[in-house]
Amino acid sequence: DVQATRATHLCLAVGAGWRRVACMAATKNNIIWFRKGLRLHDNPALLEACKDAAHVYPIFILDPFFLQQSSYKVSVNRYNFLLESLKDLDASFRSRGSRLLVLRGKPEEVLPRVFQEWGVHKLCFEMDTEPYARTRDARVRQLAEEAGVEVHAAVSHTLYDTDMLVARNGGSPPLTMQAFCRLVERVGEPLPPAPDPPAQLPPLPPLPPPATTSGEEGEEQGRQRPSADPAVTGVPTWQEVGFKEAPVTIFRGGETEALRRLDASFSDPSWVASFQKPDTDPAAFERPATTVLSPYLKFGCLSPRLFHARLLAVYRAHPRHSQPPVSLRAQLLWREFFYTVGAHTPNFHRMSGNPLCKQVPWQDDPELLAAWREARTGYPWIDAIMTQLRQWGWVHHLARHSVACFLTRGDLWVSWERGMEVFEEHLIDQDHYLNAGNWMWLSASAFFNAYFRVYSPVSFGKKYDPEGKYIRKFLPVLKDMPSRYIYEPWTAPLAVQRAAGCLVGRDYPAPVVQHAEVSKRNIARMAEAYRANKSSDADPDEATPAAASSAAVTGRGRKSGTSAAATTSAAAAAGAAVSAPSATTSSRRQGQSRSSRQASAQAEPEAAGTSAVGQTRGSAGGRKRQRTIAEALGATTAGKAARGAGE
DNA sequence: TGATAGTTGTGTAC
DNA sequence: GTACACAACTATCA
Repeated sequence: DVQATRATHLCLAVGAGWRRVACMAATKNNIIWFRKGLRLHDNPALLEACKDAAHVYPIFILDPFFLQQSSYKVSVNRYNFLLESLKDLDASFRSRGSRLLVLRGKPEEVLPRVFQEWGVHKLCFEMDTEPYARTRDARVRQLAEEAGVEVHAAVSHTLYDTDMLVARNGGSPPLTMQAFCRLVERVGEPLPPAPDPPAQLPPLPPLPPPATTSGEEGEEQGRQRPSADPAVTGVPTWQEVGFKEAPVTIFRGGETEALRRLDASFSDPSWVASFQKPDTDPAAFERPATTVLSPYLKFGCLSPRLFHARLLAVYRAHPRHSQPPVSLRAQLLWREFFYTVGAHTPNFHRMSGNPLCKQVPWQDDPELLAAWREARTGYPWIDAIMTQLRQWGWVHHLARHSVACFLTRGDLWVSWERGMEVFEEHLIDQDHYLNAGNWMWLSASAFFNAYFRVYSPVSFGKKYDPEGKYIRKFLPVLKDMPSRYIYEPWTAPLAVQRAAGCLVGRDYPAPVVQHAEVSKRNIARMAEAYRANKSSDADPDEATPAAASSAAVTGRGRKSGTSAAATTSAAAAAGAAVSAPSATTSSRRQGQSRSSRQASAQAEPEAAGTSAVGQTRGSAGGRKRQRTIAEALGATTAGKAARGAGE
């Protein structure tokens, strides 16, 4: 396949040859179906659609799945980025004698209709390995076959065909970046970008004459317009799609902008050659410290192979360039790594049923999750990042690390799946496998396991930005707080808070947890979760806490050997623990079996630790618990902070 | 099976 | 600036 694709590239690369091929037998009506890959450059599916074509229908289908599913949310920022990308694509087609048709509906319903209406010979699209896309495309292939339509799918969203990479690795994906890089070395360089499409593309056929006049639009009531009618195939606005709030991100979608941004990044080749990701500044916002090409890669406005080819050209001129895993090229390889592992791991975007993912008894705490999501944790560094996420739909990689660690193993002990969902909604570069993979990484659930390396919500940002410029930008309520206090405003004397116009507890929240305490306790919880996973690996009959409890709900455990008895008793114990008063669970737990003890850890994790730390310290496990203790003892960390604020 | 190395932590002591 | 504790991890490969 790779060789065939390479041959196609070479053949099409010869301009005259291309024209001859196109003119020899231009009799077919083909579709190029855009989903991702919203570009003309390096688009082998488009070139394939143009072969032998009398007419090419460039289509995009607005799939209600991406708007209506309650489990899948998309912010107006990202949706509008998509619409801008479609507008740009349409403009590119128009300058080449065609235009983009934006169809509405489920692809499984829209495509069979147009196959028939347009007399389609061939359907071409870019391969997409995400779970939803795979199911959709399998169904579409079947429908195409029933309609006698040829299907051509091209690999161009990733540098390599990830199936090929896995095959070359002996049938399973490498699980470390180092092993992945060695594999890529063995396989060799990716294909060069496909040649640009010709200046004139096979046009759309002329529309049939309008129906006899009936009203201004010349269309009888109830009569279906042709699917290619320009009146019903334009790119909609975000209002037309149904969003109420206007997009606010500073980033514009589209291939034109992607290539402009790529050129801007490469305008300083020595910066490109010496790039080292861990050294970049997460607090830089006037000029972000990285390329911000991720949203363009996500939608395929930019080809990863073009980016890669440009990098190799710079590296040839700068022999002492940086190397994986920190180089700029390595950032493309990280993307490739997560695509490869993700596409070959069942339930990659979930904890339960995911063989790579540590089963950790995270705590379901809607209040703490909401505080994190809504940028009111009381930690300015965290809240500034979450604000930037909402406003720009993009934050620096290390800023993502900060908030992901804070939500999960660092502070709030909320499942990485909840964080992933919030990112999925707001990121304009949201990318299924990258998002899941990185959340597992940061929560020390897979790939990364140094769970005691915890980001401080105070020190980490301060290291880069001691004046707090980033915080002042995204949290204007703190703009006049002296630098000395801006990362910990609750420590500012009341007079200082007054002078800054920001009283903690009134104008800006007090911290929802005390980092020093909860991070220490959570490290112990992680140690316990790791032990539980290890023992369940050694003894597959014994369910891990989360596996046991999720198995009770889903009927599936992490291991196929999870015993029904353990599952049942675990579920029962989980239910009991939920309703038990927290003051009594500690003693009650001592009488439980191991598996039910683990299940109660899942239901009520603040009592889960078996270490001294876990059992004796409970003052900062979450908002609800803090309040309970505050009532009993009259002094909590949050309470102290609130009094510090003058309440 | 044992050695090795791993994109990106923090706080403290020296 | 450097070393160490934190608390002991794991995929890979020779």
